[in-house]
Amino acid sequence: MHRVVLLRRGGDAVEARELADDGTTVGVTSVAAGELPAFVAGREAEPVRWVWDDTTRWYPALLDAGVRVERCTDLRLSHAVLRRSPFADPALLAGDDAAGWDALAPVFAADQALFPLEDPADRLDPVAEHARQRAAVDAATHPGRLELLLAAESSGALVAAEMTHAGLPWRTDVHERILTELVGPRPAAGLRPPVLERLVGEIRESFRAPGLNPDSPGELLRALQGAGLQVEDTRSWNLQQLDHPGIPALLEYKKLARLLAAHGWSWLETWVREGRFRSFFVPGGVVTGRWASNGGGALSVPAQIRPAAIADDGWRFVVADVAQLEPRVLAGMSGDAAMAEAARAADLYQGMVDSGAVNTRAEAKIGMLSAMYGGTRGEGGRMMPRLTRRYPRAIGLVEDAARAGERGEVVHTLLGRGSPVPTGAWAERAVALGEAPEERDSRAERERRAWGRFTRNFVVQGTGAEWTLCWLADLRNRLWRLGSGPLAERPHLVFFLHDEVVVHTPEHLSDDVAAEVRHAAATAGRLLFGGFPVDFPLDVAVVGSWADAG
DNA sequence: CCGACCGGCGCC
DNA sequence: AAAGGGCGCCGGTCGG
Repeated sequence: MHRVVLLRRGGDAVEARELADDGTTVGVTSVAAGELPAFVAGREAEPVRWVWDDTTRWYPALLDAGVRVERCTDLRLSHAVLRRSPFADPALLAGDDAAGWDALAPVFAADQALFPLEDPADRLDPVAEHARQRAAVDAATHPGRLELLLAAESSGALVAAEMTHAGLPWRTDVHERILTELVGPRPAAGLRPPVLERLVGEIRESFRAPGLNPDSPGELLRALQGAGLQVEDTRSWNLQQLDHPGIPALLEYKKLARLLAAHGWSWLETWVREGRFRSFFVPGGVVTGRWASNGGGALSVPAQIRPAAIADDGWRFVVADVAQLEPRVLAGMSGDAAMAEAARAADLYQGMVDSGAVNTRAEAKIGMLSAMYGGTRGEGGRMMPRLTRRYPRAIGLVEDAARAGERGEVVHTLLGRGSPVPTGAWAERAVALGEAPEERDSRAERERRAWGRFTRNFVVQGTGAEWTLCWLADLRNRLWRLGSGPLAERPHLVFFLHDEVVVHTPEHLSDDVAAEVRHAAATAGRLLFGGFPVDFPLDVAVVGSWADAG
């Protein structure tokens, strides 16, 4: 087993507190702030788990000093999970500074000092919080699952910091070439590039609206209606349906203006430095347990500019994504043998067709998406009775989650992440008055249904996030073992996007990386679903540019 | 003047 | 009767 060392800031020094298995303190060492990287690196020679208030407050500086750690407990993220988990007793987390832990936010400063002057984290006691969390897990209804979730969440925090540290290789010259080919050379500040300028002229002329700013939805809507078009908003999808000679230029303008605003030259200047796109990944940033990002729109890098993500000379990207993660997770967590059978195929939707459950792949896909999102309209809704007969446990699980949400109840993922308690007026009245359906007004009823769709999706999206956390955690350690030397010289993760990872690796190791990515996926499946036979096949590509994957 | 919000759209 | 989940981020707009 590993040792447990809790780090806390104190003045100019760090207190390193060695903890026994039962949480009692075995010894305390004071480490000068400047000596911390060497201290941590020295202790990493033997298995150790670091306990600290918040990975974003400790790990970036260690990485900058060239120190990688194998495992940690992130008290901030663990607290957030435990306080909402139906598996745990919230009373066991109560303490004077519980509100402080509730409110503790991650830090994103690119060049943060190790010890910022005024940090709310410094008013919290990590020793006491660690003891409370241990007690809460020990007393939980499913301690093993929660333990796994907290370990995976904490490991994700390490991955996130390492990905920010490494950055995604990004070629400014390639990106600029893409921009220039699409819109012409970069204009002076405040002006539109030539292609957009030309399109604005065409749009103003077509709709007889001199001075129109097409970036203003209000102005644009009035101009369209003034031209006699029946339209209620300015969404591209709706504009596409219209028959008017000005529409193609308008759609082209919207597409290019969007790219320029979100991922144009100013994006490059802000987010790409020294050949790397650096943004902050935010583990646990979404209520379901998915990651969010901070800065640069990292989770929505459009396909248009992905050709600029190019591996270094002598290096390659290994890009891997899970085919149909969420329906596979649903099969596993519900123990639905028929759906797991369909999931044995590389293409789960084709598996559903081959087993005779549905007629076409398109039906399978739209039906499953409807089941997981709560769609009831159109073809997806019509598929539901058939899917329910064929996959009663899988469909039953999401239906139950929807009904529970509509009753104002909390639902949870496989490992115990709980959904938020609803706060809308509908939920309070339902509890207080026990209203019958016919007594509810239609707005409250819409909100109730919307919350049911949220809880329906929560259990699947959230358990999917748990699968990917386990995948990332295992992959991270496998990649470390493939190489030698500092993190940046070994194969390492550089990007993560819900069900897809990008590994930057020396070329000669790319096949090994591809194998490890698959092994890690198999490990994640076993961790979550034990022996239940549900497969998680990956699409894996070894490429020079991210754009060449998939 | 600045912050909050909105319409719209990129990703999964 | 109607009924699609989760994000981040842009420019525009509006209210304090």
